[in-house]
Amino acid sequence: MTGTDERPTALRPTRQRLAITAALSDAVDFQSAQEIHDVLRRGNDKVGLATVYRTLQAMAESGEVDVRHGPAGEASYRRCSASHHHHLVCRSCGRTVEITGSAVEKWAHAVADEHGFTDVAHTVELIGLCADCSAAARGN
Amino acid sequence: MTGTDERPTALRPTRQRLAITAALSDAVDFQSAQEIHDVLRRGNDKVGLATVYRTLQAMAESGEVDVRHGPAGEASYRRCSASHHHHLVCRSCGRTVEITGSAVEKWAHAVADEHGFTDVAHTVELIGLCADCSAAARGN
DNA sequence: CAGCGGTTGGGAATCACTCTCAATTTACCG
DNA sequence: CGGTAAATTGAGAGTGATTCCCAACCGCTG
Repeated sequence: MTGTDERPTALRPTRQRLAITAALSDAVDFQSAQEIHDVLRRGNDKVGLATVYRTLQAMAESGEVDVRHGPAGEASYRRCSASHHHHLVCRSCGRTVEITGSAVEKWAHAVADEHGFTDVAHTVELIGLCADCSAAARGN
Repeated sequence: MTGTDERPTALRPTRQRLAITAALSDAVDFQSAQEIHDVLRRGNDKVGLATVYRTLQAMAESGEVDVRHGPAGEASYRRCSASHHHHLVCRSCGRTVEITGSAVEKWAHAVADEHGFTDVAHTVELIGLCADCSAAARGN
Protein backbone atom coordinates (compact mmCIF):
# COMPACT_ATOMS: atom_id res chain seq x y z
CA MET A 1 0.00 0.00 0.00
CA THR A 2 2.67 2.38 -0.96
CA GLY A 3 0.55 4.13 -3.53
CA THR A 4 3.38 4.21 -6.04
CA ASP A 5 1.07 3.38 -8.92
CA GLU A 6 -2.70 3.41 -9.08
CA ARG A 7 -3.25 2.73 -12.75
CA PRO A 8 -6.26 0.41 -13.06
CA THR A 9 -5.22 -0.87 -16.48
CA ALA A 10 -2.13 -2.94 -15.91
CA LEU A 11 -2.17 -5.33 -18.84
CA ARG A 12 1.06 -7.18 -19.36
CA PRO A 13 2.17 -8.23 -22.83
CA THR A 14 2.58 -11.91 -22.07
CA ARG A 15 3.29 -14.61 -24.61
CA GLN A 16 -0.30 -15.82 -24.48
CA ARG A 17 -1.65 -12.36 -25.02
CA LEU A 18 0.60 -11.88 -28.02
CA ALA A 19 -0.34 -15.27 -29.46
CA ILE A 20 -4.01 -14.37 -29.36
CA THR A 21 -3.37 -11.05 -31.02
CA ALA A 22 -1.40 -12.81 -33.72
CA ALA A 23 -4.14 -15.34 -34.31
CA LEU A 24 -6.62 -12.53 -34.70
CA SER A 25 -4.39 -10.72 -37.16
CA ASP A 26 -4.01 -13.85 -39.21
CA ALA A 27 -7.67 -14.43 -39.84
CA VAL A 28 -9.80 -12.22 -42.01
CA ASP A 29 -13.18 -13.36 -40.86
CA PHE A 30 -14.92 -13.55 -37.55
CA GLN A 31 -13.75 -16.34 -35.28
CA SER A 32 -15.34 -17.68 -32.16
CA ALA A 33 -13.30 -17.82 -28.99
CA GLN A 34 -13.23 -21.57 -29.21
CA GLU A 35 -11.87 -21.47 -32.73
CA ILE A 36 -9.06 -19.19 -31.70
CA HIS A 37 -8.29 -21.46 -28.81
CA ASP A 38 -8.19 -24.37 -31.22
CA VAL A 39 -5.85 -22.63 -33.63
CA LEU A 40 -3.52 -21.70 -30.80
CA ARG A 41 -3.49 -25.28 -29.60
CA ARG A 42 -2.43 -26.54 -32.99
CA GLY A 43 0.40 -24.03 -33.07
CA ASN A 44 3.30 -23.92 -30.70
CA ASP A 45 1.57 -21.76 -28.14
CA LYS A 46 -0.49 -23.60 -25.60
CA VAL A 47 -3.06 -21.22 -24.22
CA GLY A 48 -5.86 -22.04 -21.83
CA LEU A 49 -9.43 -21.56 -22.91
CA ALA A 50 -10.09 -19.31 -19.94
CA THR A 51 -7.23 -17.08 -20.95
CA VAL A 52 -8.53 -16.78 -24.47
CA TYR A 53 -11.90 -15.68 -23.19
CA ARG A 54 -10.40 -13.24 -20.74
CA THR A 55 -8.11 -11.68 -23.32
CA LEU A 56 -10.76 -11.49 -25.97
CA GLN A 57 -13.11 -9.81 -23.57
CA ALA A 58 -10.52 -7.27 -22.57
CA MET A 59 -9.69 -6.50 -26.18
CA ALA A 60 -13.34 -6.14 -27.02
CA GLU A 61 -13.78 -3.61 -24.28
CA SER A 62 -10.81 -1.57 -25.34
CA GLY A 63 -12.12 -1.60 -28.90
CA GLU A 64 -9.27 -3.55 -30.44
CA VAL A 65 -11.61 -6.19 -31.77
CA ASP A 66 -15.17 -6.42 -32.98
CA VAL A 67 -17.67 -8.68 -31.31
CA ARG A 68 -20.63 -10.20 -33.01
CA HIS A 69 -23.27 -12.38 -31.41
CA GLY A 70 -24.59 -15.26 -33.41
CA PRO A 71 -28.17 -16.48 -33.00
CA ALA A 72 -26.95 -19.31 -30.78
CA GLY A 73 -25.38 -16.81 -28.43
CA GLU A 74 -21.81 -17.55 -29.37
CA ALA A 75 -19.62 -14.51 -29.70
CA SER A 76 -17.31 -14.10 -32.66
CA TYR A 77 -14.32 -11.79 -32.65
CA ARG A 78 -12.49 -10.02 -35.40
CA ARG A 79 -9.57 -7.68 -35.41
CA CYS A 80 -10.42 -4.35 -36.89
CA SER A 81 -9.53 -0.74 -36.99
CA ALA A 82 -10.16 0.88 -33.65
CA SER A 83 -12.30 3.45 -35.35
CA HIS A 84 -16.01 3.03 -35.13
CA HIS A 85 -17.68 1.24 -38.02
CA HIS A 86 -20.31 -1.31 -38.93
CA HIS A 87 -20.69 -4.39 -41.06
CA LEU A 88 -22.46 -5.47 -44.16
CA VAL A 89 -22.67 -9.25 -44.13
CA CYS A 90 -23.75 -11.66 -46.82
CA ARG A 91 -26.20 -14.13 -45.33
CA SER A 92 -25.25 -16.75 -47.86
CA CYS A 93 -21.49 -16.76 -48.24
CA GLY A 94 -20.56 -14.82 -45.12
CA ARG A 95 -18.60 -12.17 -46.95
CA THR A 96 -18.14 -9.13 -44.75
CA VAL A 97 -17.65 -5.51 -45.70
CA GLU A 98 -16.59 -2.92 -43.20
CA ILE A 99 -18.52 0.27 -43.58
CA THR A 100 -18.60 3.65 -41.95
CA GLY A 101 -21.49 6.00 -42.06
CA SER A 102 -21.47 9.34 -40.37
CA ALA A 103 -25.13 9.57 -41.31
CA VAL A 104 -26.07 6.86 -38.84
CA GLU A 105 -23.85 8.29 -36.16
CA LYS A 106 -25.61 11.60 -36.41
CA TRP A 107 -29.01 10.00 -36.49
CA ALA A 108 -28.22 7.91 -33.44
CA HIS A 109 -27.14 10.95 -31.51
CA ALA A 110 -30.14 12.94 -32.55
CA VAL A 111 -32.58 10.23 -31.55
CA ALA A 112 -30.86 9.61 -28.24
CA ASP A 113 -30.86 13.29 -27.51
CA GLU A 114 -34.51 13.57 -28.33
CA HIS A 115 -35.31 11.00 -25.66
CA GLY A 116 -32.97 12.42 -23.05
CA PHE A 117 -30.49 9.59 -23.30
CA THR A 118 -26.81 10.23 -22.79
CA ASP A 119 -23.59 8.33 -23.31
CA VAL A 120 -25.08 6.44 -26.21
CA ALA A 121 -23.38 3.66 -28.09
CA HIS A 122 -24.93 1.87 -31.02
CA THR A 123 -24.83 -1.33 -32.97
CA VAL A 124 -25.74 -1.61 -36.61
CA GLU A 125 -25.59 -4.68 -38.74
CA LEU A 126 -26.71 -4.99 -42.32
CA ILE A 127 -27.47 -8.48 -43.59
CA GLY A 128 -28.24 -9.27 -47.18
CA LEU A 129 -27.08 -11.09 -50.26
CA CYS A 130 -23.88 -9.97 -51.92
CA ALA A 131 -23.78 -9.42 -55.65
CA ASP A 132 -22.50 -12.91 -56.42
CA CYS A 133 -24.99 -14.70 -54.22
CA SER A 134 -27.84 -12.59 -55.56
CA ALA A 135 -26.96 -13.67 -59.06
CA ALA A 136 -26.64 -17.30 -58.02
CA ALA A 137 -30.00 -17.20 -56.26
CA ARG A 138 -31.67 -15.66 -59.26
CA GLY A 139 -30.24 -18.27 -61.61
CA ASN A 140 -31.36 -21.04 -59.34
CA MET B 1 -50.89 -34.77 -50.00
CA THR B 2 -54.27 -33.78 -51.24
CA GLY B 3 -53.12 -30.37 -52.33
CA THR B 4 -56.05 -28.69 -50.66
CA ASP B 5 -53.72 -26.38 -48.79
CA GLU B 6 -50.04 -25.86 -49.46
CA ARG B 7 -49.33 -23.11 -47.01
CA PRO B 8 -45.95 -23.84 -45.43
CA THR B 9 -47.05 -22.24 -42.19
CA ALA B 10 -49.38 -24.79 -40.68
CA LEU B 11 -49.30 -23.60 -37.09
CA ARG B 12 -52.16 -24.82 -35.02
CA PRO B 13 -53.64 -22.50 -32.44
CA THR B 14 -53.14 -24.84 -29.53
CA ARG B 15 -53.68 -23.90 -25.92
CA GLN B 16 -49.94 -23.72 -25.33
CA ARG B 17 -49.40 -21.49 -28.29
CA LEU B 18 -52.13 -19.15 -27.16
CA ALA B 19 -50.82 -19.08 -23.62
CA ILE B 20 -47.42 -17.98 -24.83
CA THR B 21 -48.91 -15.29 -27.00
CA ALA B 22 -50.92 -14.08 -24.04
CA ALA B 23 -47.89 -13.99 -21.78
CA LEU B 24 -46.06 -11.93 -24.34
CA SER B 25 -48.94 -9.52 -24.68
CA ASP B 26 -49.06 -9.10 -20.94
CA ALA B 27 -45.50 -7.97 -20.49
CA VAL B 28 -44.21 -4.66 -21.70
CA ASP B 29 -40.53 -5.40 -21.51
CA PHE B 30 -38.29 -8.03 -22.97
CA GLN B 31 -38.56 -11.43 -21.37
CA SER B 32 -36.29 -14.39 -21.70
CA ALA B 33 -37.75 -17.70 -22.80
CA GLN B 34 -37.18 -19.07 -19.33
CA GLU B 35 -39.07 -16.21 -17.74
CA ILE B 36 -42.04 -16.80 -19.98
CA HIS B 37 -41.91 -20.46 -19.14
CA ASP B 38 -41.87 -19.56 -15.49
CA VAL B 39 -44.83 -17.23 -15.74
CA LEU B 40 -46.81 -19.86 -17.60
CA ARG B 41 -45.99 -22.41 -14.94
CA ARG B 42 -47.31 -20.19 -12.20
CA GLY B 43 -50.53 -19.73 -14.14
CA ASN B 44 -52.97 -22.45 -15.00
CA ASP B 45 -51.30 -23.40 -18.22
CA LYS B 46 -48.57 -25.94 -17.94
CA VAL B 47 -46.28 -25.59 -20.91
CA GLY B 48 -43.06 -27.42 -21.55
CA LEU B 49 -39.85 -25.47 -21.79
CA ALA B 50 -39.11 -26.99 -25.16
CA THR B 51 -42.45 -25.83 -26.46
CA VAL B 52 -41.82 -22.31 -25.30
CA TYR B 53 -38.54 -22.23 -27.16
CA ARG B 54 -40.04 -23.69 -30.29
CA THR B 55 -42.95 -21.32 -30.34
CA LEU B 56 -40.86 -18.30 -29.57
CA GLN B 57 -38.50 -19.16 -32.35
CA ALA B 58 -41.30 -19.59 -34.81
CA MET B 59 -42.82 -16.28 -33.80
CA ALA B 60 -39.51 -14.56 -34.10
CA GLU B 61 -39.11 -15.82 -37.62
CA SER B 62 -42.53 -14.70 -38.66
CA GLY B 63 -41.83 -11.28 -37.20
CA GLU B 64 -44.48 -11.38 -34.49
CA VAL B 65 -41.92 -10.77 -31.79
CA ASP B 66 -38.61 -9.00 -31.39
CA VAL B 67 -35.53 -10.90 -30.36
CA ARG B 68 -32.64 -9.41 -28.52
CA HIS B 69 -29.43 -11.17 -27.60
CA GLY B 70 -27.87 -10.42 -24.25
CA PRO B 71 -24.12 -10.59 -23.76
CA ALA B 72 -24.50 -13.94 -22.04
CA GLY B 73 -26.17 -15.36 -25.10
CA GLU B 74 -29.63 -15.48 -23.69
CA ALA B 75 -32.33 -14.36 -26.04
CA SER B 76 -35.10 -12.05 -24.90
CA TYR B 77 -38.41 -11.76 -26.66
CA ARG B 78 -40.93 -9.01 -26.83
CA ARG B 79 -44.16 -8.62 -28.65
CA CYS B 80 -44.14 -5.64 -30.93
CA SER B 81 -45.75 -4.05 -33.87
CA ALA B 82 -44.99 -6.00 -37.00
CA SER B 83 -43.73 -2.81 -38.55
CA HIS B 84 -40.02 -2.34 -38.67
CA HIS B 85 -38.44 -0.38 -35.87
CA HIS B 86 -35.49 -0.25 -33.51
CA HIS B 87 -34.76 0.17 -29.84
CA LEU B 88 -33.18 2.66 -27.56
CA VAL B 89 -32.24 0.87 -24.37
CA CYS B 90 -31.04 2.20 -21.04
CA ARG B 91 -28.01 0.21 -19.95
CA SER B 92 -28.72 0.94 -16.34
CA CYS B 93 -32.44 0.50 -15.74
CA GLY B 94 -33.34 -1.40 -18.89
CA ARG B 95 -35.98 1.06 -19.99
CA THR B 96 -36.74 0.55 -23.66
CA VAL B 97 -38.03 3.00 -26.21
CA GLU B 98 -39.27 1.88 -29.58
CA ILE B 99 -38.07 4.14 -32.33
CA THR B 100 -38.45 4.38 -36.06
CA GLY B 101 -36.13 6.25 -38.32
CA SER B 102 -36.57 6.41 -42.03
CA ALA B 103 -33.17 8.05 -42.16
CA VAL B 104 -31.46 4.81 -41.20
CA GLU B 105 -33.59 2.77 -43.51
CA LYS B 106 -32.57 4.92 -46.42
CA TRP B 107 -28.94 4.89 -45.42
CA ALA B 108 -28.97 1.12 -45.09
CA HIS B 109 -30.40 0.74 -48.54
CA ALA B 110 -27.98 3.16 -50.06
CA VAL B 111 -24.96 1.46 -48.51
CA ALA B 112 -26.16 -1.99 -49.47
CA ASP B 113 -26.79 -0.84 -53.00
CA GLU B 114 -23.38 0.69 -53.24
CA HIS B 115 -21.81 -2.68 -52.48
CA GLY B 116 -24.06 -4.68 -54.75
CA PHE B 117 -25.97 -6.30 -51.91
CA THR B 118 -29.64 -7.12 -52.29
CA ASP B 119 -32.46 -8.21 -50.06
CA VAL B 120 -30.97 -6.36 -47.12
CA ALA B 121 -32.27 -6.45 -43.59
CA HIS B 122 -30.73 -4.51 -40.77
CA THR B 123 -30.39 -4.44 -37.04
CA VAL B 124 -29.87 -1.27 -35.05
CA GLU B 125 -29.63 -0.96 -31.33
CA LEU B 126 -28.91 2.16 -29.35
CA ILE B 127 -27.66 1.71 -25.83
CA GLY B 128 -27.18 4.55 -23.40
CA LEU B 129 -28.31 6.07 -20.15
CA CYS B 130 -31.82 7.38 -19.91
CA ALA B 131 -32.45 10.82 -18.48
CA ASP B 132 -33.13 9.52 -14.96
CA CYS B 133 -30.11 7.28 -14.81
CA SER B 134 -27.90 10.00 -16.22
CA ALA B 135 -28.97 12.28 -13.42
CA ALA B 136 -28.49 9.57 -10.82
CA ALA B 137 -25.03 8.74 -12.11
CA ARG B 138 -24.02 12.38 -12.05
CA GLY B 139 -25.29 12.84 -8.54
CA ASN B 140 -23.48 9.73 -7.39
C1' DC C 1 -66.32 -41.49 -34.30
C1' DA C 2 -61.69 -42.82 -36.21
C1' DG C 3 -57.37 -41.74 -38.02
C1' DC C 4 -53.54 -38.83 -39.31
C1' DG C 5 -50.02 -35.78 -38.45
C1' DG C 6 -48.63 -31.76 -36.28
C1' DT C 7 -47.57 -30.87 -31.46
C1' DT C 8 -46.20 -31.55 -26.83
C1' DG C 9 -43.08 -32.27 -22.84
C1' DG C 10 -39.68 -34.25 -19.59
C1' DG C 11 -35.24 -34.85 -19.09
C1' DA C 12 -30.80 -35.86 -20.87
C1' DA C 13 -27.39 -33.88 -23.86
C1' DT C 14 -24.91 -30.08 -25.77
C1' DC C 15 -22.78 -25.80 -26.04
C1' DA C 16 -20.72 -21.52 -24.84
C1' DC C 17 -18.88 -19.38 -21.26
C1' DT C 18 -17.40 -18.28 -16.26
C1' DC C 19 -15.26 -19.32 -11.85
C1' DT C 20 -11.90 -20.92 -8.58
C1' DC C 21 -7.43 -21.31 -6.87
C1' DA C 22 -2.78 -22.80 -6.67
C1' DA C 23 1.38 -22.46 -9.49
C1' DT C 24 3.89 -19.56 -12.60
C1' DT C 25 5.59 -15.40 -14.64
C1' DT C 26 6.59 -10.65 -14.89
C1' DA C 27 7.79 -6.02 -13.41
C1' DC C 28 10.20 -3.38 -10.53
C1' DC C 29 12.97 -2.24 -6.32
C1' DG C 30 17.08 -2.05 -3.87
C1' DC D 1 21.54 -9.27 -10.16
C1' DG D 2 18.32 -11.52 -6.89
C1' DG D 3 13.99 -10.98 -4.31
C1' DT D 4 9.26 -9.94 -3.70
C1' DA D 5 4.64 -8.69 -4.65
C1' DA D 6 1.16 -8.61 -7.85
C1' DA D 7 -0.59 -9.90 -12.26
C1' DT D 8 -1.57 -13.84 -15.03
C1' DT D 9 -2.27 -18.41 -16.30
C1' DG D 10 -4.75 -22.89 -16.86
C1' DA D 11 -7.29 -27.20 -15.84
C1' DG D 12 -11.45 -28.58 -14.80
C1' DA D 13 -15.75 -28.15 -12.45
C1' DG D 14 -19.87 -25.43 -12.51
C1' DT D 15 -23.58 -22.66 -14.61
C1' DG D 16 -27.18 -21.42 -17.56
C1' DA D 17 -29.32 -21.35 -21.83
C1' DT D 18 -31.01 -23.97 -25.59
C1' DT D 19 -31.69 -28.18 -28.34
C1' DC D 20 -32.70 -33.06 -29.03
C1' DC D 21 -35.22 -37.33 -28.60
C1' DC D 22 -39.31 -39.88 -28.76
C1' DA D 23 -43.59 -41.62 -27.13
C1' DA D 24 -48.09 -39.86 -25.68
C1' DC D 25 -51.44 -36.40 -27.13
C1' DC D 26 -54.75 -33.49 -29.35
C1' DG D 27 -57.04 -30.78 -32.92
C1' DC D 28 -58.75 -31.22 -37.46
C1' DT D 29 -60.90 -33.51 -41.15
C1' DG D 30 -63.56 -37.15 -43.42
